[in-house]
Amino acid sequence: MGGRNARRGRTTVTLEDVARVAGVHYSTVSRALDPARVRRVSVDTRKHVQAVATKMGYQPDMVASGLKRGRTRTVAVIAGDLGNPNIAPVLRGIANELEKVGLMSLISETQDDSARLQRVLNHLIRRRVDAIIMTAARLSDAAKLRWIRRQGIPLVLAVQNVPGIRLPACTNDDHLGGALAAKHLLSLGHRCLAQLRGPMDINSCFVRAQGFTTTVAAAGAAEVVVRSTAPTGSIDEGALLMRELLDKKGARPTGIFAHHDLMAFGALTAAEEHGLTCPKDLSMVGYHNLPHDDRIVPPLTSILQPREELGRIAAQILIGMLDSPGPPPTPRRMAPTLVVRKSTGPPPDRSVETVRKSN
Amino acid sequence: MGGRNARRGRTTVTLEDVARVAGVHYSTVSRALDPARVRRVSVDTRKHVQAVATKMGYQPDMVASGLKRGRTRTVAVIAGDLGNPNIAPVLRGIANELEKVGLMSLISETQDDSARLQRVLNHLIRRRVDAIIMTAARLSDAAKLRWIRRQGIPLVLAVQNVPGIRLPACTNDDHLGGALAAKHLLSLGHRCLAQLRGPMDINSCFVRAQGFTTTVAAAGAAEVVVRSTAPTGSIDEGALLMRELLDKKGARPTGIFAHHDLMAFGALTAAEEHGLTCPKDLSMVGYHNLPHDDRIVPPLTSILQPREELGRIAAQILIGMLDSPGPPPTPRRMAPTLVVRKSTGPPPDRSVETVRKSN
DNA sequence: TTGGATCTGTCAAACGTTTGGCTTATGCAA
DNA sequence: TTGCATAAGCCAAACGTTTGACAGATCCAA
Repeated sequence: MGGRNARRGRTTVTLEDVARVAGVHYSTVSRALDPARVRRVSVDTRKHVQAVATKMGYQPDMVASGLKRGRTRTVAVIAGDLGNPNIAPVLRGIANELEKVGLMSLISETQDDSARLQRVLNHLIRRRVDAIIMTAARLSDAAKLRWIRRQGIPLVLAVQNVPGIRLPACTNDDHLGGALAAKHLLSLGHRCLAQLRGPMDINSCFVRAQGFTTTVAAAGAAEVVVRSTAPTGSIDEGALLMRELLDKKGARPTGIFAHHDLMAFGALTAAEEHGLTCPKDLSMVGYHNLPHDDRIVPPLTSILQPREELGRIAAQILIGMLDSPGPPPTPRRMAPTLVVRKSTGPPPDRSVETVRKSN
Repeated sequence: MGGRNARRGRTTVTLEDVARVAGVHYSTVSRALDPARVRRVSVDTRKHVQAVATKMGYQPDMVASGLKRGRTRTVAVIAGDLGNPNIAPVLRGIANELEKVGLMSLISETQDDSARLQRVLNHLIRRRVDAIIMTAARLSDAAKLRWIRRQGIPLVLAVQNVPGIRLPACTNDDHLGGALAAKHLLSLGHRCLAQLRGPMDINSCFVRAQGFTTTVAAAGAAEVVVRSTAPTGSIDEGALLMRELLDKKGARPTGIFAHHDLMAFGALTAAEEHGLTCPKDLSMVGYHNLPHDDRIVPPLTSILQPREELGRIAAQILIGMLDSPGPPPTPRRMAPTLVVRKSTGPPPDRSVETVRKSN
C-alpha cells in the first residue's frame, strides 16, 4: 500500500502515491481531486483517479496545501471563558455557519487573561489562520486588536464590542437590555432602583449600565449606585455587592437589576440573610436567562439574548469579508427580550425604610 | 520593509527577509532563532539576528515548518457539547498542560452528532494534527476510534472511556461514583431506591448505573428500575423519568439517584407536582456538583469529580506518548467525592405507600 | 609549511501541494 | 499534405521552512 514516507511513525499516502497507482502524473491527481477547478482532466480520468484515491484512503495534506495556497481555510475563534454558559451557543452558531463554506473553526480560550490572549494571538498568526473572530474582547485589548488588524488579518468582534476602534462586529444591544430591565421595574411601580454591575472594562456591562441608568433617569426615578471592582460576575460577587447595597445608609432600592443571573443568585441569598424576601420586599432582574432560572426560588426574571444566531451572523459577516474585501461592514446589534418570572413584582410599599439593619 | 510576498493581501516577513537585513544566509537565521538546536551559529550572530527578527516583527510560519518537520505542534481536543458545564474545566486542564511543552490545543465540537464527528476527524487528519484527545467518545464511536488508531495518530480518551478498545484513557471512576450515591442513601436508612439514568451508550452513565445497582443489591435493598431512552441528561428528561417512576405501581422508592444534576432539578419539580417534598418524602442525589446546586431548594447533594485535574492528567499521558512511543499507558481513573447538602435525609417512614396518586 | 580539528556559516535538497507553461494527441479545414 | 485550434495531461517552479553536506577560516601541532 501507498505512502513511502513516514511522519512520526505514521504513513501518509500522498498525491504521488495515488498518481503512481493510477498511472498518471501527480499534478493530474491534484486537479482531478479538486472539483471546483478549471478542468484540465477528462471526466474518465477524473473518475478513475477519484476511485483510486478513495480506495487508498488518500487524505490531502492541508499543511502543504496551506503553504502553497497561502490560506489555511481555518478561522480562529477566541473565547474568554468556555465555562461561561453563554458562549457555547455562539461558538456553535459560528462553527455551523463556517462549515457551510468549508471553513473550520479553531477554538481557543484566553481564560480572561491578557498575557494568554497575547500568546494565543501569536500562535494563531504563526499558524497563518485566515481570519479571527474574537468573542472575548475587553476595552483593554484595543491595542492588541489594532495590531491584528495591522497584520491584515480579517477580524470580527462577536458578543463584545470595543468602542474607539472601527471593527466589524455582531453584538447584543445591551443598551436596550439595560433599558428593558429598568422599564420592567419602573412599570411595576418601583421608584428606587439599583444595579449590580458587572466589570466595567467589559463593554457589554458598561453599555448595559448606561441603558439602565438612562432609562431610570428619564423616568425621574432614583438610582442607588454601588461600585463594582471584581473582575467577573460571579455568585459571590453578587452577594458582596448586595450586602454593600443593603448596608448603605439612605433610601433602600426595591428594584434590583443584576448584570448576570449568577450575580442575581448570590444577591438573593444575601437579601435573605438580611430578612428580605423576593419578590415581596424586593424585585430582582437578572441577565442571560440561564437554564436554571426556572428552578431557583423564586424563578428569576431575566433578559434573553439571541446567542446561536449572533454567532451565525458574526460568521456571515466574516465570510462576506473573505469573499469580497472592501470597506468594513457596519456593526450588527441583536435585540434582547425580557423573560418575566416570579422574582419581580410591585414594590412592598411607598414607605421605603421599613427594615433597618445595624450599621 | 520586508516581505515581498503577499498572502491574501497581507504581507509576511520571511526568513529570507530577515536574512537580507541581517546580512546573513537565511538558514543561519533559522538556526539562530531556534534556541533548542545544535549551535551552528556564534553567540554574536545569534543576538544580532534575533534583534533584527524582532525588530522586523518576524513570525515563523508554522505551516511551512509543519510541512518540513512533519509535525504541527498541535493537539486536537474533541468535545461533544461545549455547553456542558463539566467540560470547560477539563479543556482548560488539557490546554494548560499542553501549553507547558509548547503544544497548542485545537478544540472542536461534535455537537454529539456522529456524522459531524466523522467530518471533524477527517478535517483533523488532513490538518495533520500531532495527536487527538477525545472527551466525547460514545460506545458507538469505537469503529471511528480504531480507524484513528490505525492511522498511527496518538489518541487519548478523556472523561469517557470506550470498553472493548484498548486505548490510553483518563476517566472518572464512575463505578465508585454510583456506589457512593447508593451507600449514602443506604446509610440514611433508605431501603427502596431508584436511579434516573443518563443515556446508556455513554460509558460513564453505564458504569455509574452498574456501581449503583451493585451496591444496592449487595446491601440487600430494593431498586426500582426506570428506563431511559432520551439522548441527553436534560432537566426535562429528569422530570419525565421521575413522573414515570411515580406513576409506577408497586413500591415507591424514597432514595433517588439522578445521573446528572440537571436531571435531579427536573425530577424535584416533578416530585413537587406529585405533592412530594424533598428531603421529607424523598431524598435526591445528583451528579457533577454544578455551581447552582447550592442555590436551588433544597440544596442538592451531589457527586463531585475532579475535572481540571483529569484534563491535566489526560494531557500528561499524551505528552508521555509523544515523547516516548512505546506500549500504551495504562488507563487512569480519578476518584469522585460525595458532597452532602440538604436534599438527602432519612426516609419518611418504613410504610412506603403513604401518598398514592391517581392512575 | 602541511595536516588535521574545530567552529561558523553557506548551499541546496527536501516536505506535499498548486498552478502556469509546455508537450503531445486529436480534430478539422484548407 | 500542412496549418491551426483545442483538449488532456506532463513538467517544474514555487510556497517558507529545516537540516545534512560542505566550504572557509582560524588555530594548533608536527
